[in-house]
Amino acid sequence: MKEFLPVKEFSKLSGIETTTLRYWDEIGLFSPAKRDPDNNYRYYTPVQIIQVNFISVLSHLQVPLKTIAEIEQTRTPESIMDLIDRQEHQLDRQMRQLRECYSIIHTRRELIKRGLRADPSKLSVEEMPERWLIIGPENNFQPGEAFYVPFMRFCDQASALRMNLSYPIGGMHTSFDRFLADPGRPDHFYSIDPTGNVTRKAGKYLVGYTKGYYGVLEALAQRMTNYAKEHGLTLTGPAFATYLHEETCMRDPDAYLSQVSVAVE
Amino acid sequence: MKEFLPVKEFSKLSGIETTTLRYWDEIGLFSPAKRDPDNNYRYYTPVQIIQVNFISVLSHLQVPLKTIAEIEQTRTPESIMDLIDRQEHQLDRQMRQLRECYSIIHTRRELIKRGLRADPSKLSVEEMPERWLIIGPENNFQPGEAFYVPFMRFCDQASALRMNLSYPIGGMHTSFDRFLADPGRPDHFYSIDPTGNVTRKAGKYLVGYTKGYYGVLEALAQRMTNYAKEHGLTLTGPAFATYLHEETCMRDPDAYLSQVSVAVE
DNA sequence: TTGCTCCTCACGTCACGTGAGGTGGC
DNA sequence: TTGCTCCTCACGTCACGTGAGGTGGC
Repeated sequence: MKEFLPVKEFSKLSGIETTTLRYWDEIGLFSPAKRDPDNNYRYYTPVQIIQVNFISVLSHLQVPLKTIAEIEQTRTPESIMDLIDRQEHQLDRQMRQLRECYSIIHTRRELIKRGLRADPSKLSVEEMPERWLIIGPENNFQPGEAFYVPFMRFCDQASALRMNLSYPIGGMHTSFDRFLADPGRPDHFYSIDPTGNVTRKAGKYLVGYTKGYYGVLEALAQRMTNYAKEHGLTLTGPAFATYLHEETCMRDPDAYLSQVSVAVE
Repeated sequence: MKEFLPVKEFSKLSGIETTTLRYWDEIGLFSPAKRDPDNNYRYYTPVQIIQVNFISVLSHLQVPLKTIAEIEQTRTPESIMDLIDRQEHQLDRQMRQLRECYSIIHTRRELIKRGLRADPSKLSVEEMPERWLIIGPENNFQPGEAFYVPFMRFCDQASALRMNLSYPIGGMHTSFDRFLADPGRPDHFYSIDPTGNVTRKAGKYLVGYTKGYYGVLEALAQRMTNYAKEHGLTLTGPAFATYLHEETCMRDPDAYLSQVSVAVE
């Protein structure tokens, strides 16, 4: 038990790497209490733990070392309170951001999982849970207009409305008839954002899957029509196309996997 | 509305800086769909938004760009699921860490605030709320042993028990008599960690403040004794010394501010 | 012609991490 | 003597940011 500790011991006690301690010394942020005049060894005192741990917490909270060094020089209870207040706000923002990222990858994960269980050759009527969405503006395809034009409008709107475009995106037709008439050109794009303001209601849906590029859904549309006829199903409400396996998890566009669902009575 | 967007437009649409897009291109992580053979202009397609936003989310989640680049080359639904699973776990850890940092600076803030309201010349009986703590091992001061020796033992134990030493630290005497006998040598150190397992109970406490270095509490001990006699108070249970303004927010050790509290009947 | 965007290349930045080469106490 | 820690110095790393100097379309 010594009054002065060399770097490695102080490092173990404080949980801060020796390289970090040397660096903090170098930039004048936090220096040992004493230096051996002969060999320049650094010696820290046990009470320095208190200060260095506080510096460590601030740096974990993303306060730049330069800022920490400045307040270390001029610290008063008031200035520290101010700093802490500012950091609490920044931390709030950061936690919200992290939660959003979490929510995004979680949503994506669920879609991928869905896709792994799906059998593209089969159609079926399924009970689906409620899902929240943010529906984009009406696409209003002009004759001959390509897929990407309304998609860009949607992305534009999304940034403007501060929507997060990182959530998976889907295409919606306002009715199955409209889907059947032009499966590749949805009336709206939507963001699968669980904090959305619109819901695809829970209930029974006719669900089908198909492989291929976004919007290439003609064959599936036909199969769903036939299936509905054969089983005497009435398809009500909008048709939702969800891209389960796409660019983010596939290299071959022909292997992309989409799901289409329409409510049935 | 173009099929191919130059960097700045794609940057606005995706919310990713142009410098970042160029860098991602440079390291082979994410490249534009097309290059103008004449002037080497980068051109992106609107659908690339989907991929780049996913990359952006992963990088926000601290996945190294090298790792992202690797899975971009070999991505399958399964590998992406695996990655997401791993990231969800890492994110959990990170959120817990952030919450702990938050809790630490919040706790520190409350002490500083307390100190700013305190009047070191006055003693008073106050109603204090419950406070959670982690009490360290018994200090067992040897005759002539300095303050820092048991303090180091406490820090040692703390790291071993995975306690977080960044929370404010205090000193506890098991009774007021023991405090009076040797105010500078607490029987235990404690960590003011709100997730602690021991509680300083809510109730009425005799509370005093004093300026000066840690453990220099003799004068205050005397004043508290006198005050208790004059007001006919019985001091029961342990005495808690809390360091409100210390190294982390003061430069001058003589200006450090401590609080001592003892339960009264 | 002017203003705008685009390009490449080089260097800076932040907070360390990693040897390389050498010293000092038991 | 051996092994251990300590030192300084230089260079690397990661994900960009910042000019510098020059090009290209309206």
